[in-house]
Amino acid sequence: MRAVALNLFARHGYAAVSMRQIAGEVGVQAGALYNYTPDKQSLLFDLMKDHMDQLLGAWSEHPAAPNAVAALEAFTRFHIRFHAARPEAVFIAYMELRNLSPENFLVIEKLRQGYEAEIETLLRQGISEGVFDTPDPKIATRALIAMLNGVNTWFREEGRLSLPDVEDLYWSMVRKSVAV
Amino acid sequence: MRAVALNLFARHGYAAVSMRQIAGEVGVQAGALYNYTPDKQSLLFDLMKDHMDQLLGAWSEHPAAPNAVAALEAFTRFHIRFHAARPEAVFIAYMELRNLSPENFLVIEKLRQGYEAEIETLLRQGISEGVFDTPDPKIATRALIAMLNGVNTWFREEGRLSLPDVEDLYWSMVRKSVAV
DNA sequence: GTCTATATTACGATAGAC
DNA sequence: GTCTATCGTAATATAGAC
Repeated sequence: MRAVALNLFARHGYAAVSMRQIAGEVGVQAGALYNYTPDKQSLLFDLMKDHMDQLLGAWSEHPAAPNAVAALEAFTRFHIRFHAARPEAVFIAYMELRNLSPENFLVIEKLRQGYEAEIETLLRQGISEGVFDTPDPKIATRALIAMLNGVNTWFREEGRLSLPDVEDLYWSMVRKSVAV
Repeated sequence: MRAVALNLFARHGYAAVSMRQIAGEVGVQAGALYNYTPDKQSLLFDLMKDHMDQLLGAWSEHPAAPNAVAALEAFTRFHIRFHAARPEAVFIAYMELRNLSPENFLVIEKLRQGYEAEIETLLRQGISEGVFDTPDPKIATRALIAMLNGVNTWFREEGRLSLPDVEDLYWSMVRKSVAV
């Protein structure tokens, strides 16, 4: 059910997908879904929460880098790979925030801010090492994440560029954009 | 009606907003709206089409720059200012693409590609002038636009940074990211 | 645990009076 | 040009049989 919901929410949007549609693709009647989720809102929240937990978990398990440049490169490649591997979850995580209840939104938003804070710390380390030059690390972090998130709007497995190609192209731009 | 629809679609999403809601905020009954639009889909399409026409029109009226660096700076500042001035239309233009009918989607997508093509041309000019170094201008264009679009996710008029501040920060990153 | 059936509410769109 | 009223449909969620 969750896999089906993820796919349908990503393709048509949370509000445009009915419990009947999800049930139809799962192969059961709509009523049966309520054995697995108390309501449609919880289904959306669980999908987004899981995604953010996996993102933060995967990044926290990443090996430490010897210096800020290496750390930023590791982040760039990690972020691209992680997001390219789960385009549907990413799409939902950024597009369906406004369909979360206020309480649920706060939970997800806090997780997102946590991720952002890690990258900001990384930029600040590079500044103190003297290898990065960016006057506002908070804004620079958001700019970089937005740039990297953009990959998912066009990247296709079967396209002209391989994922390592994409990583190289973006790392080149990321590196230069905050360079001294 | 269109102003109200723009606001409600941006806040709650096209699928989650009813004609009754729009009518309520306009101050009429739902039936009266159909004197101004044949249906809800046309209402969405017209909002998005107008936005794209205004974007392309405003950029085409922009004075020519003496060289590629000046042109890229002009684009960066134009894009940020234009988008910051109409956050609701921008939000809809990027979030409601999947709620367009297939024919309507093609129209909007073609306009979007036209905008992208102009920026790509600009990057290619800088490469031939020897002032830009980016191995894949198409991807670099998308990366830059994604980065600049990100401004709208956090910028607030009353915030810590003024719009000229934001322009300066982003222009610094854009410039360096494609520099030789 | 899934089914059928249904309660309740809301949707987009239209008809016809004024 | 807006209103009230309504058609036909579909939504979320629940109840109770099996």
